[in-house]
Amino acid sequence: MTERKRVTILDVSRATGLALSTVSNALAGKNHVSEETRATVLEAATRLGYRASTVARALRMQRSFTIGVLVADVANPSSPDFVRGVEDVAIREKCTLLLSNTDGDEERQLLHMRTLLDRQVDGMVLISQHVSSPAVRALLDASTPFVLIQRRNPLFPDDYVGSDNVIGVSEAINHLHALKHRRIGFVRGPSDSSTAGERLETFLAEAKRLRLKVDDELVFKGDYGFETGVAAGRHFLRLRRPPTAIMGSSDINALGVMEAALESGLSIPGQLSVVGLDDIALASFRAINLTTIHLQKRAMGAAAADLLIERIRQPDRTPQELIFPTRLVVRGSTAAPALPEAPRLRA
Amino acid sequence: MTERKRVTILDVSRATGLALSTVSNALAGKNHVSEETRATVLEAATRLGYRASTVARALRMQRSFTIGVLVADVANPSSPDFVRGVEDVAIREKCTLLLSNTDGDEERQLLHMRTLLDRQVDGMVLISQHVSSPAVRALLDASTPFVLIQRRNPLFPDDYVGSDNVIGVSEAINHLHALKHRRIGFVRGPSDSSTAGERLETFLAEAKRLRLKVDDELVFKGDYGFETGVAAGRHFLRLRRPPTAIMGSSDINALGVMEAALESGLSIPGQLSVVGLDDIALASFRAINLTTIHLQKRAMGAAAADLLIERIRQPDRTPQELIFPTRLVVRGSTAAPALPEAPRLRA
DNA sequence: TTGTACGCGTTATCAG
DNA sequence: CTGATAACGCGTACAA
Repeated sequence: MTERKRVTILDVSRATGLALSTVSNALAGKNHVSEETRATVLEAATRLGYRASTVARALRMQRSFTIGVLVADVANPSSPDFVRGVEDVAIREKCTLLLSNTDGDEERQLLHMRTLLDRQVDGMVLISQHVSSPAVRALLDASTPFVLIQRRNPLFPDDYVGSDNVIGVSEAINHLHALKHRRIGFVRGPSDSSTAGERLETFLAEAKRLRLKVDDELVFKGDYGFETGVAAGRHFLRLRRPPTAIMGSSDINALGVMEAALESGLSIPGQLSVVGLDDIALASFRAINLTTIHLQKRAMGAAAADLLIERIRQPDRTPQELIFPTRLVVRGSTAAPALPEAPRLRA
Repeated sequence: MTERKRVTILDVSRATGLALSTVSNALAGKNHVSEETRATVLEAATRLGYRASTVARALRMQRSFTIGVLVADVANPSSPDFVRGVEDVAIREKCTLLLSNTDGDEERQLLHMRTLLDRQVDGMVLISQHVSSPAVRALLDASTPFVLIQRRNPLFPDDYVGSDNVIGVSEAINHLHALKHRRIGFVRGPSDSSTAGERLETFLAEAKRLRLKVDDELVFKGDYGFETGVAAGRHFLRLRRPPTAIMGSSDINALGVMEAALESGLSIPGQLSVVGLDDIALASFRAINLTTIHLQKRAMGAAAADLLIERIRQPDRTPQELIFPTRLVVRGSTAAPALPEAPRLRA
């Protein structure tokens, strides 16, 4: 653990006998430098182990080569794929990721946003974060470029990457309908999530088209978490006329529903069909085998980062929104209901 | 998107008519400042919306208030909990996390380590990373403080946080033995992982003590991934005398084994018992219900960060190692074997 | 092609 | 208690 002093550009300058700026130019790949000098500089630089200080560069250039990412919770399997996507282009752009968990809490989000701004991040990616409150808007509007993923407020013309909630959800409900399900429960995601809202609307519209009756008791309001899924499952299964199928607001959600079903001794899909939304890696494992709506998260993360890079380069560009298609992946958690609705009514 | 210029300490200085250094002192909470001036400064600072530039501070103080974290893959449910733990203390210490995925690839790891060093991170936490190769050691030894999690090389006296592999693994094998399992397959983690090595040794030692024969074909070498689990499962189930229980090197691993078992039409735990290692959230869901060895990952992450903070403050402290206990959590993926070993031998 | 001088926003040092 | 000045390491306009 030698107490080493940092090798600066000045050391390289001294070692080569060349001027500071010459070294800088040579290193930066400017063309005003003779090949010979450049070689000398490069040799000395590697020999001394010189590495440019990103900090000094950031101060000078007013650009930190850093992208801030706000996520609800890295430990939740839903989010990391987005992050990987962002990272993919960050690496390409020679940027580093500053990652913070907000746990869906607005105070924490504000705190982290301020921290990111203090660090002069070149831009921020907000994944399913709060986007409407005055405090958040104030920070957002008068600062760094940013891109939203999966949650926005249509009132604000922000750069946005989301998923097409119509295709996936309507595919799912039609799939269930084709299997003869006539009572379908729906778990709604966070109340302030635009995405969650769109999904519910699609569900209701499509249900109407299919002439399915959706009473209030068939819509459960919660968030994307496991506990919400469990609570929803318990709620639905306690109804006088329980649904024969339940659509979760996320895969984790759907797992919660499965949990509740299994704790009641119901078999899946024999006595209850369950549909998720996300298609996390685990959904495809046979032990789970969840029918779900697939989201292209890594691609969405990358697209968001690309949008961000564009906006950094061109701050006055008109805001763009990118909507990724979703599709239903049918696996083993859905099947025809054990008792069709009709006979049951006659009983 | 107003093209706002950053409010600097100079602006505050001008607004108050006080000297630059006085403002700085007041803001920094130094005690050489009269209450009155401090109030003036604070008022002006908040009024103007002044926020100190972390970048400038980093350059001046040679301390970036940043902790670098290297992780194999955030998208893998095994790692994020460690990260959360590190983050817990980072927030307490007013530090930010610079997170990078290495995918277990040494080149990527080296790349990211250099990036972190260029950014003058105050320290690094390496979670299950390469720690022995000359290239890695060179970077490690002559630079920033660092702490290792879950993988180290005993030859180097590094700060280290790991788990007690003896307790958990021996509990697991004894549990299986008590259930009358006599042939147990073992999936070994990455060959260069100290932790994976210790676990195998414990397994073999305990097997010997219990007079279980462990032929070579009962040890499968791979990594912590799902695919390794699948491959291991297939390998074991194809043996002339397949094991009646299999211990994975991680939960994801164990899920892979379950996958292979289910694809062969074997029921769990009826015809095959499976044990994982990690206790990820999903392991406790009824749909999975995995018997596994619990690791206190968030606590370990926090402990590592604490160690790091200590080392930053006191670079010449003698290296410490912290070993966290592990314990077996018995769930539904283990049971007595369908056909005891003895009758089978008679057949 | 090369060298000089200055600015980026802070904090540390030392003088008043 | 307050204020002037010098770093921190790099990029860049401008002069040579």
